[in-house]
Amino acid sequence: MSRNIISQIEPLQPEYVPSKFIERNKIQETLSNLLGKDSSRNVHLEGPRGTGKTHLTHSQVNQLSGDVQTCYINCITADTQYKALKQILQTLTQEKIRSGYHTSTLQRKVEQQTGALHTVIVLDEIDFLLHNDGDDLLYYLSRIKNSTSVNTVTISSTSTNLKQQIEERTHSSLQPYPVQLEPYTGEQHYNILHTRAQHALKPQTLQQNALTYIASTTSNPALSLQWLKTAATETDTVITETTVKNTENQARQKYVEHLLQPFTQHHSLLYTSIQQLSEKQDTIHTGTVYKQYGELCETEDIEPLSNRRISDHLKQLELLQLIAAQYHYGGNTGKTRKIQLKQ
DNA sequence: TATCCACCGGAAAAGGAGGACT
DNA sequence: AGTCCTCCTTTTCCGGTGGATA
Repeated sequence: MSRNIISQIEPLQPEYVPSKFIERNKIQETLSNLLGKDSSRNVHLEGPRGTGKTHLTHSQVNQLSGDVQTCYINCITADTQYKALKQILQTLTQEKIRSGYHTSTLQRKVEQQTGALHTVIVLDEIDFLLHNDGDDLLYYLSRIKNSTSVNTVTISSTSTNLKQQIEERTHSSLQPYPVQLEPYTGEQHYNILHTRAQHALKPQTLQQNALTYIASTTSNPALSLQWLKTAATETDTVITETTVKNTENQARQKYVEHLLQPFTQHHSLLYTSIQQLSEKQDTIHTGTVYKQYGELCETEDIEPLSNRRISDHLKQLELLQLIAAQYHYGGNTGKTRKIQLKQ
């Protein structure tokens, strides 16, 4: 019978929002001022994956007083204007919205719902919507009638400036207040892990050097919490540095699985084929990725998608920061992307 | 200096699903 | 039941791209 060293799993789960944030007081204050009902600023939050953007926004939005209504939209799943509007409307009316409407009909219905109350709309992972469907939704939201009562919070994990991703008219109409989140320092990262471990694990089940090892290996708290959870489920006595080293690959795999969950089987196959290639060679070009993906599909007996489609999927893996891509336009290697596995 | 490489990425079209109306 | 909407996913098509090569 194996004993379980986890006393409470929640603090190790990705969706867990801590009641107290470490080293984010200033940002919290800024957000609180910007989102309050006396303010009407649109906000653009930016920072690497795992820096607490989503959680901070959630906790601030929850603290808003009763006469403010809020919508949270994850643009990974709601990656078109239509899907996002539908979800916004669903949140505002608490009713199931049937499909078949014209986009402009949904826009009109949203306007009706936002007229009376101050509304905050959070668009998380905004890059996915922008890349897939352009900035029509943002433009619409910025120009909505009585726009003083509708505010947007856009959240992005890429370092590219929002201004470069949207049209000028959208930017000048939106005028988003930029809030930049810096990555945690090694010490802050360690403290986060330590606090979560205290809440989640039974006493005397974690060695300090195990945490140190995790915190010094990755700077992404989302990954390291998954790592800690994996290590905790894999041992029934004490988490040591060895436990942690042995569970690294498993934890990374779990982290990727969680990230890819909203996507299709083809995204996973594509990621796997890049993993396989990167074991053999340092630089990978798109052509070889397409080939490897095709072969993987054949062994799995799955109909492969076209290269054009896979090209878009590659872009999404890049937005998830699972891969890094360098774009070469022309040259002796042709017009291609040089791809690298991240972390 | 013309051509080639080999993929990029926009645009259009095909095919499909969910729903309303007659 | 048939037709006409809507949007979504995917494929097909095709004009770039710019250094290397003949």
